[in-house]
Amino acid sequence: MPQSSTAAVESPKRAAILAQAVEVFAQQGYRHADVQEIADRAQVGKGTVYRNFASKEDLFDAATYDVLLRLERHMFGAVDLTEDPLQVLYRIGTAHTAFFDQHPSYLEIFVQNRAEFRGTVPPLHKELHEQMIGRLVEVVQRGIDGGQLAEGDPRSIVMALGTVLYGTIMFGCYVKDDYRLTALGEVSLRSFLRGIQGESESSQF
Amino acid sequence: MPQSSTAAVESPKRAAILAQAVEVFAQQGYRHADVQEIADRAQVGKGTVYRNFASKEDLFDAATYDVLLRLERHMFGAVDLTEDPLQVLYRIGTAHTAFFDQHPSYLEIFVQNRAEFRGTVPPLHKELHEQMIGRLVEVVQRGIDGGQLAEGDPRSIVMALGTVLYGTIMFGCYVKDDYRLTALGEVSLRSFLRGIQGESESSQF
Amino acid sequence: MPQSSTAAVESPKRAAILAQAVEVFAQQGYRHADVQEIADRAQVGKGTVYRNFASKEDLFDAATYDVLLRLERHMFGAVDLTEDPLQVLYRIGTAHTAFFDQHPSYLEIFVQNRAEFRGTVPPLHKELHEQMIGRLVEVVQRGIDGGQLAEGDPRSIVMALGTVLYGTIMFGCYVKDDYRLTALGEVSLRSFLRGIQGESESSQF
Amino acid sequence: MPQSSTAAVESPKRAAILAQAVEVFAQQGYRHADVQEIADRAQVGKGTVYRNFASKEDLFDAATYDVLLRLERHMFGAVDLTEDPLQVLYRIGTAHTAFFDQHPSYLEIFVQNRAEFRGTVPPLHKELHEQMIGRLVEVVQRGIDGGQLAEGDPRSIVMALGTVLYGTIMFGCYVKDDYRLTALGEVSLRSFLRGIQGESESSQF
DNA sequence: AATGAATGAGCATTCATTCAT
DNA sequence: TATGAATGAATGCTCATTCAT
Repeated sequence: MPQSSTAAVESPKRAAILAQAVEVFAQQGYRHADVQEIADRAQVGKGTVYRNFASKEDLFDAATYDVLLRLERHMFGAVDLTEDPLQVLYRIGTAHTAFFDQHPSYLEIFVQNRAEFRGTVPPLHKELHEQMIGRLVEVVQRGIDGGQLAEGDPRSIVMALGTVLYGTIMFGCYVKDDYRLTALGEVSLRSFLRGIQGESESSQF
Repeated sequence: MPQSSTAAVESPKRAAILAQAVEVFAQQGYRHADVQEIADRAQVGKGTVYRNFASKEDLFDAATYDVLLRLERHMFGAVDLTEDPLQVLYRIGTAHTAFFDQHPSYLEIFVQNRAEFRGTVPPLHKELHEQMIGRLVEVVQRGIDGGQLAEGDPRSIVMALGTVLYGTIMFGCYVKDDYRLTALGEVSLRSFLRGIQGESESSQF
Repeated sequence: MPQSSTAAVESPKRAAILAQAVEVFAQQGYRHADVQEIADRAQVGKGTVYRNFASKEDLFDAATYDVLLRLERHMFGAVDLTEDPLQVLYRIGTAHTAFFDQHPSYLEIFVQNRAEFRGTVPPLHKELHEQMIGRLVEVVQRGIDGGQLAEGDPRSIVMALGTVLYGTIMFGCYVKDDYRLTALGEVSLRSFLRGIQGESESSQF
Repeated sequence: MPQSSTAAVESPKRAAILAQAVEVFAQQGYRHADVQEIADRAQVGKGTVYRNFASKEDLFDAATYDVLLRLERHMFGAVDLTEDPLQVLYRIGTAHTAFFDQHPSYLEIFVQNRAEFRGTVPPLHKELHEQMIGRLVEVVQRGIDGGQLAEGDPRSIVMALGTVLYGTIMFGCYVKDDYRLTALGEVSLRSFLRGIQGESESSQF
């Protein structure tokens, strides 16, 4: 029986398939992607793909989760969450944008996910999602408590931040001739952070 | 020969096809949508669809443009652009979010567009896009000149606003269990506007 | 929407497909039969097959029904049901065996049906089945009333006759090197009829 | 090299595989049956199946032969062939029907065999077949000589008996809602035997 | 000997597009 | 102009068989 996308065991074949799946799904879109092409590029038989993943959809979910994991590591891996909350949010936000600026394929995976499954995320993904949100909520709460951020519902603020970051990468394609993703994100993020900081603060952004 | 999507002539059949196309593309996604279903729902033969639109893609582009026109009317139709710039931006932003909150199908069209064509917009759409941007740039420029907005590149600011608005509707599906689209957008938009207003101003948001 | 197998309208294409389906299903077996081959032999595109029949299974059911109809016509078409009951049963039984002796493909359709669907017959088929049984029951009843047949439950006797006839064609393949189907059936049928005739009768068989 | 189906050696694994093969072939049909499922149910690796049987077809043949052997034992195991010929035939016929009534899976094996291989029986099976036929021919010959049976070609009579018995089990599925297999067979068999008995005899059936 | 991962030919079904009526 | 029958390329998934460990 094919391993579910939760499979902790990462056989090299499975990893190769996943890597190529990301590329092919990104280039062709979920519907148009041909499992045969993924198999060919991963240099395995088509049957091997289906031995490792129950279906095309399962493969896509696994690819999405893979990207999500990388994103999480990239966002939280290089930041000290105990620093000044505004700085933390800025760094995390910048990392988010940079991640997709460096890996356009990863971005397309998220786009395809949104388009094909209307944001219906498998439980596993939701878990990671919530965990990331939780950590950001703590940062925001600390910022409010410390006066660096204006009063407000922390979770709503995190969601609003999500809106800005998600908007940056999704909207990016419409402006990529004029702006680099990072440049576009810089303006949005700084404006947003300036907008949520405590009044007494002299603006850092 | 099928009329291109620019066709000004709006036969009733063409309108019916377009209306059903929006629904079917929204519900099924671009790739999964069946032209036969669109024809059936519009109560015309499949051939009639292809008499009015050169291809499935052309039909989709026309549907997208149709939605874009409605959006433009909704955003700019009920606002006096000469009012206080911040108020104008707030109203336009709110209208943007409300539009998609009221018409989830329209939102899906944009999502599909982004997913399938990576933001490659036909010239006609681009034109309308640019026109909308241009009007907003003027508003922002006036705001900067009048001191209601902080210094900055007007076009970049408009793009950042686009990021926030686009992010709100695209990210919305991930939080729709907890927040209404309008509630989510309110926080993002207000924060963003607060962040771009002139320093001397007492915050309206 | 593909027409169901009940479709009374017999387009020429539909008829051609059906005819080839019988041959291919008979030669290759239901599972092994390739719809493409049926389409090729009927000189239509594969899509046309699926326009006329909802699925491979539906096509098979329609083919089976087609054969069933021919069988019914062959069995009852050339016999006067008001004749001597034993003679009627003999003629009908002989016709049954001859039908499959002349059309080995038709026999295989029934074999495949039995093998693949374990005798699960679509309602339409069942109806025809019951109608044929009903007519035979009347014949038997008349035979019992007239003393040509021994006392007994008419329906059970018809079923037993069915057993003999079905057995003849199904068992036939195991003996076809030694006996013709008709020869094999002759012995079984005569013996059976002799066994059910009224005691006072001098045997006709 | 895989042992042919003639392999006299019955390793326990081989037996387990064979037992599960019968069940899976019966439930899924020959074509649809998955060798992997047979291996799983027999708790051996797929490779072990192919070590014991040259191919899926060989496995199926072996399973068929296994059933055939059981049938032979069941039919001839509990009857004294020197008794009254008509009684012997009755008992053997009844045993035949009862065997498949008790083991529906075994019946399906024969159905699948007939459907897939059109009665093309491997030499080994044929041998057993012929042996069974031979024994019955002797019984019938004795019946004719003793006057219990009417004159006739003994082998043809045995074949006709085969027709009735085979017909009973194959036709059974179409009447199983109304009749038990044994009830259906009783009528057919008794009628047939009555039909072949010597004229001077007072009917035992 | 026993295993099960790997393979790829095979096949049902869908659907954009064409074109005869 | 309107229709819908016809087409066939495209694609997800299965499963018998092999073979390295």
